[in-house]
Amino acid sequence: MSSQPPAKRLRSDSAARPLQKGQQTKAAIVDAALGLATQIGLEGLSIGALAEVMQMSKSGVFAHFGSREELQISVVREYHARFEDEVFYPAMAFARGLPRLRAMFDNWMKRTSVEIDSGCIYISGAVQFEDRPGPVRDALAGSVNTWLSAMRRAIEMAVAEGHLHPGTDAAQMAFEIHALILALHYEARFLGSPDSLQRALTAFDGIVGRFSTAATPVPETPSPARSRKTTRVATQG
Amino acid sequence: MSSQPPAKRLRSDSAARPLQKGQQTKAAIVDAALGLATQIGLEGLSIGALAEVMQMSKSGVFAHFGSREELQISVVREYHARFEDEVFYPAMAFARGLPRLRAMFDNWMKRTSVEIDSGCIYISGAVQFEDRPGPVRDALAGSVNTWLSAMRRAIEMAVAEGHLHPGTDAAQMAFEIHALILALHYEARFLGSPDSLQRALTAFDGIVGRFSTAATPVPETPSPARSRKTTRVATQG
DNA sequence: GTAAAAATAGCACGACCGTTCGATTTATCA
DNA sequence: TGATAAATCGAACGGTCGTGCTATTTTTAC
Repeated sequence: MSSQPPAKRLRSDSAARPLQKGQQTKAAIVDAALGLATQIGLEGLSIGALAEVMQMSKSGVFAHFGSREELQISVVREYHARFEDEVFYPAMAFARGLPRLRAMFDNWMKRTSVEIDSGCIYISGAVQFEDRPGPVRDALAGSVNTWLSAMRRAIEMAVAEGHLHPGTDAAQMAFEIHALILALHYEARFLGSPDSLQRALTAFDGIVGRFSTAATPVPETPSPARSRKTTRVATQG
Repeated sequence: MSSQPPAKRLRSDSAARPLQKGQQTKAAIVDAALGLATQIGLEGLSIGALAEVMQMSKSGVFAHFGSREELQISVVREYHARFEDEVFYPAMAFARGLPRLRAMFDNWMKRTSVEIDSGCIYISGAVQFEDRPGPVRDALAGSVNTWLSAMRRAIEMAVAEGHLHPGTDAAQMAFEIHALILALHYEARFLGSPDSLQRALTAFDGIVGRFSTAATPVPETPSPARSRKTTRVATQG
């Protein structure tokens, strides 16, 4: 705490020079590990395979983390950071209430539609660590809970703004939205159903309609095209 | 095809005498394997661990299947059979339309609420085999697709019976119901949220309400207790 | 340039994995 | 009961895994 190493002085060019060679390769390793983990899951991540990708020796990779568990945790942290950068922060630029909530869902969907090909460690990790207590599971669950809490807060704001019914149960609505992402992943990635993306969008409108204060007459024929500009996700960013 | 072994003649007591000693222990092995696979997933299933549970030698267990893959397929088939017996067939006793659809969902929920403690190989298997083509993946996907098709058929019957809107997209509604089960599993089993069961029930009513022909005025305050007898799942069987 | 420090490589260990094969026990049936 | 077939065992093989050690190379700091 008090023994800041004085050797940390800057050299010449920039203020911090944050990346000693070690940190730099460590970041590259984590990046490669993230790529592997999204496909095979955190549990399938092996140091040998990672070393091969990095063209390094196993021990060279290993030395950066000290244990496989620490490597997995680093991957979870990196994934969390990227998720926030891609999904959470851009949505904060939208007006509080329904616009922001929609933006959060749209960004989430956009990321998920990419992950249909690659995979999502929040989902594979949940399966692989649901019976395995420990720091990896804690990191995963903490990260997911952070995001779900943000969703709930956005919903509560939409209630406060008068966009959603006053009695709206934010946790209930967040549960239903979360469910859509999980089903999209399952049916598109595992079963290969091509229409899943549109299904999730349609369902989101249904959920919002159920909780919304806007006039939502019961449609005679519930059509997917009711209030959906089908290009919304693609055009949002 | 034409060389039915004539040694299959019956002996004395009953018609078939289906269980030579081998088939008997094989069934016991599959049963134990199913117990292990639900917890650790099909991919975590190891012959060594299975042999220990069975108090047999590794090679003794192995000989019944010839390969690990065949063992996994046997487990999937057994799981499929039990799922049908617990969820599908009992619901067939209900009247076509909404009653049967509700029974299917209720049975599904009942099973899922048990699997919150044990696990579900349709979910863990999806994660573990989504990038691994082969007979195990095919068995899994085929089994899931069979069930989802049954759900869609039940929905279409409910439309035909006039219980749901004529324009109802059965695949859409099945997608949304499937999503609830996945979210229940995720939030209850992984995150440990205690209210997830009630959340899924509430959401199901919301979905049915959106597609139903029954009078469903937009509720001022969408209350979970609206049309829900909270003991429905428990009392159905 | 040189000495200290950090990063990386090489190698080996023990553990577990699925699988093979020959020996041995157990069940089956005339 | 005795012959035959089925079931099970025991030991071993090649492989991958995470990890711990000791060299060696590369980077850093003066």
